Amino acid sequence: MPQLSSGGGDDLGANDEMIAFKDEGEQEEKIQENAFTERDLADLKSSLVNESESNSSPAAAAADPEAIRRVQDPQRVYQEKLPDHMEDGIKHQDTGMYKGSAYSGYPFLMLSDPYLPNGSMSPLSNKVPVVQPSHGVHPLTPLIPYSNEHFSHGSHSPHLPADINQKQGVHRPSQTSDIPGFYSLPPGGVGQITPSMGWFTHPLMLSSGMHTTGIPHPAIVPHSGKQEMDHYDRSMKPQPEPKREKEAKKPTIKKPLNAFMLYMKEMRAKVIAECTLKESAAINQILGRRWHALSREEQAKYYELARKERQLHMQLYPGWSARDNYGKKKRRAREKQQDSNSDPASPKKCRARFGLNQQTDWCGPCRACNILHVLSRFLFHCS
DNA sequence: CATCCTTTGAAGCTG
DNA sequence: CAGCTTCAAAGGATG
Repeated sequence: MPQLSSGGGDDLGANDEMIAFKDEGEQEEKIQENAFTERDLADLKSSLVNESESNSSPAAAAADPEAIRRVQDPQRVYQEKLPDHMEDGIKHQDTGMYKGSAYSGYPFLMLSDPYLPNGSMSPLSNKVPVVQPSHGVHPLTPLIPYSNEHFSHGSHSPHLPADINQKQGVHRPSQTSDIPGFYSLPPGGVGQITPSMGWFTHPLMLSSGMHTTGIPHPAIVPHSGKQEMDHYDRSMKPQPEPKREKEAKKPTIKKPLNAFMLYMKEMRAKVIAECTLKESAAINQILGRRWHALSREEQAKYYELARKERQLHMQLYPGWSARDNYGKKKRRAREKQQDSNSDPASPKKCRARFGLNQQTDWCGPCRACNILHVLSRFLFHCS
């Protein structure tokens, strides 16, 4: 799998042998994608059974060397899948970054516009993101990682009402005001892509009460529930300041999305639209294959986006670390299980608690003995 | 209602 | 430091 150093995708475009992938018109892309999807689907559907039987074990997977080769040589997959008549066209791909549909709506590309001297729009500005908003996804944010609050620079913001800023209770570093500088991108890099400012003046945004710089921030979710973009809409509306308790619950700052996640987020709706599948697990399998089939240049775009995402995230939340959320999910599940087992801390305590012989008896409920719990139940009837 | 599934990549943790 | 684990998104399926 092509790996670009997270250090910055410096080797972007270094691979000439890679087959370029869709920088053309929507139509050709559609055809390509459809063909791709059909094969993906057929592939997936036929392989889902096989994979469930074989993929899980390396030995079984070895039984399908072709599959392995496909995985190990994604470019080959792509070449195989790509009809000959298409190759000519796509080999002219402009490798310029962030062209085409994939990035027309990406927040990073939009960011600098509000700070443009005259707010001028780029030639891409009217481009509507090709990704249809999926259910539950904010219509404006197929790839928008940060909410307006992150771009509302407090008093620096020339547009945003201050009350919006103060509601979330999320630490917002004052230096976010230098974000525009952050987006002064190096020549030849991402910065070449003129931000598509059409996003900021999109009627949807205005009608939803969002500021022209308003970008919902999926990285922040309230502690209680699943992330819902509705939340952002609601949170935008000026509400009579509710209970104090809400303030106490600090929103969770989520990890920045990695390259593949960004790719998934963008392509999911497409895949769903092109096939009848709705199950995310299946969709993700397709997306995983497509990801491997992407040219290195295409992937590089996403690696670069992810890098920018991380940088922006760092700027917005200097103190944040992935450690903050580490173990939150699984730990909760584990703790639940342990609670239900009323797992004592140590075998000694456990044995004492259950009146067992400290030398000879297993303590079934004890974590230390847990591995042997099943056996012990038979041997010692320890409960 | 919570968790699983499924993917890749980044980051944290562990020995 | 290598290798393992967890979490990011998504939404249907499942317990």
